[in-house]
Amino acid sequence: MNRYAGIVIDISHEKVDRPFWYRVPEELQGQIRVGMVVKVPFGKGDHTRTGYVVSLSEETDYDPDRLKSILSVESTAETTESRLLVLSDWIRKTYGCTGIQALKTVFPIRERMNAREKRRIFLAVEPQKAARELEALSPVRYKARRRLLSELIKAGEEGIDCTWASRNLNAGKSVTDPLVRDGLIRIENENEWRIPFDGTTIEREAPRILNPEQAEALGCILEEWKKENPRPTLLCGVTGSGKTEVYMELIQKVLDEGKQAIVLIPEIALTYQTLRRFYARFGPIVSVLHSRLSAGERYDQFRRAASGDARIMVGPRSALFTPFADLGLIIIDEEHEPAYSSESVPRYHARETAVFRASSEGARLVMGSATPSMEAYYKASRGEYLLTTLSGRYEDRSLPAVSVVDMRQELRSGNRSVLSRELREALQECLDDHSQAMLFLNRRGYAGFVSCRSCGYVVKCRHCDVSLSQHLNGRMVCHYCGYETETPSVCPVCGSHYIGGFRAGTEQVEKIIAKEFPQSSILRMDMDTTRNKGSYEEILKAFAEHRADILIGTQMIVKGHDFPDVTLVGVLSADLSLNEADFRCGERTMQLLMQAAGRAGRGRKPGRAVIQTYHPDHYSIQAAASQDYESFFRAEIAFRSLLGYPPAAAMLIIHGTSEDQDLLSKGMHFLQLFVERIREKADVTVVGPAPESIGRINDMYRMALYLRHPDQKALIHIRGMLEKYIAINSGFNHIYIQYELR
DNA sequence: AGCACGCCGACT
DNA sequence: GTCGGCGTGCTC
Repeated sequence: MNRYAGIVIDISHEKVDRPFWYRVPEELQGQIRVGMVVKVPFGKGDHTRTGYVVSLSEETDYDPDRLKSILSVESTAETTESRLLVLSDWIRKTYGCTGIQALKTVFPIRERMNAREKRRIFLAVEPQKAARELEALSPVRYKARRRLLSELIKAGEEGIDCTWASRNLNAGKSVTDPLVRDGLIRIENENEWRIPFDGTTIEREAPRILNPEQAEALGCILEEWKKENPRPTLLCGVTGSGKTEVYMELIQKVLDEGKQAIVLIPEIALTYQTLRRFYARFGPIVSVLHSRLSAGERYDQFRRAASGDARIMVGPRSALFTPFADLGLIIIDEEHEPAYSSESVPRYHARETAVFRASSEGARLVMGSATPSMEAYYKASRGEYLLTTLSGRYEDRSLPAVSVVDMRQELRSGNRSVLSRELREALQECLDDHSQAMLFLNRRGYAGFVSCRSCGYVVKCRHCDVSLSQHLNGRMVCHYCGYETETPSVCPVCGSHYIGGFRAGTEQVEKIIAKEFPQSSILRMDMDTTRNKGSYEEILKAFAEHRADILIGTQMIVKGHDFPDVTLVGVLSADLSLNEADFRCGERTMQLLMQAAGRAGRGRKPGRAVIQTYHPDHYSIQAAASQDYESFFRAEIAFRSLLGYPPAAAMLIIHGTSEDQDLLSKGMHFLQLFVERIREKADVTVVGPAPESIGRINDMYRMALYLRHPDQKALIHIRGMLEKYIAINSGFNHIYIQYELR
């Protein structure tokens, strides 16, 4: 029996934001479950407080003599909080993190505190009277009270912020309480909700009539929803096929049932336009959550959701934890986007987590994509998800004609430019036609690295194992830690003057295009030009209004906006993402290329896409060229089954980080030996340990160990054993271990 | 958050 | 001394 319970006390303060151990009394044995609300004695005065059961266990690491007992079960009924606690417990168990890390992911506890402290102190009496009281106070005693009062007299009707007073005047509760009691001051909560989005200027829109294809997809989904345990739905449809209208009909249905809906979108940059569309349809019950909101704004959106003031929440990954009391639907738009996978602990995946939340709260789940993730399509193909498709574009717009250019052939025929002859001609035609073109560099880097042509020396970051990127202002910048230095004019190793930039970045491509097409106007979009707030939107808006002929950019230009005048999309280097050391690189390449090609011909004029590559026969590129997702999926799933990669099998990646390279290497090696000794029926494949693709960031060395097994549960079990092994081994004290379950 | 404890300056 | 304000640290 579980004799001990981990309980989080319902006091919103950082210091007590962790579970405390309590004894489960005999009369409550077997009744207590995770997620329940209980009453417990807490603190010096043993005050009775509300607590949430977050774990149950046979043992504790706390001195049993000092344990207190649970007093009673407050309510066996589930509350929004208890359901979210169950979710946080699932995250902890599945992704391997501490209970606190899981709790902090699900509940914005720290922010709740900030919001509470958004209280202001006001004078409760006339300033003159306050001044007299101030005089009357002994000049030697009551220093803090005198500081506070004179500050309040200065502030006038504005009052002063509680946090500020506490920090700068040392006027905490012990100072304010007696003054409140004497009726000299009063403290008010700012009760108005900060709404981070002004929807008043948005014109409301009536629902649009669905085209036959959308209506059919909607019908299929509603049919599935009639079943007792509806499956999640995967809605396949290219951008522009009208997935959003289907989402909105589904949301309307859920609202009519009196329930709420969460709409997940991959990144903040896309929030505004999505929000606009939902607001136009549903009005002020739409709210938004994202990391650029202030802590107070974020917290207020949670409260609006909990109170029923907001009934639709739009936002990235974290919006999944919106505390809706009766969640009816979760929508995940662009389900395949890597942004749905958290990069920090707990490394949860929003799709998997949404599947769990939906099934445990009886909500429905719909995810959409033009190029589904292997995971989602795999499940759909096995009937675990319902698969519906929106194939067409509106008004019979045809798919763009895609051609693949073999850059090896170009080189052989003496063309050493970044532009193939075909792309150059297409660009010329496009400009002659007064249409617009987009040029896309398929890679994360934006400026090339600098190397010595005599000895091969490459300018690298002093703190990370990456080459520095060159920018036009002559500086070399590390994109991982921000380290900056001057571009050397002579090679620091051999002294040669033949040192310079290599590989074309967006800046260089812009220069080349400007030289070849001097009559055209060019916009560039990359990390450098979009650093300022709002510049992202500005560039896209300028391009959408045809204030430029050519847009050059990285990944970020393939998402979002519709550009009706774009008839040509050029992909300058399709393979750069193919060479990444990740089993997903084929999938990613296909997705990027299909999205990029899909940007051409969104208006009346037919579109064209030119993909330049050194691997014209690769199936990722072939599939993108023929816009044929099915054939890509068949080839890729065969490859993954053969090698035991997800989704055909489960994988656990153990990331180790340490300042000490030797220690890290030894530690990771011991982990490998440990796994090999305990491996379950020899079904676990162990690869590594090996340095990560970037072996050092910010002077921290990074290594990874890969475990594969047909069954995810076996890997979760092994991870549990690893955690114990690491905990009792002081050798791991200076190695930071993270688990990534795929 | 709430409480106890310990420090420190002022007054009997 | 000793009283009360004020800062700090702990709570299973």
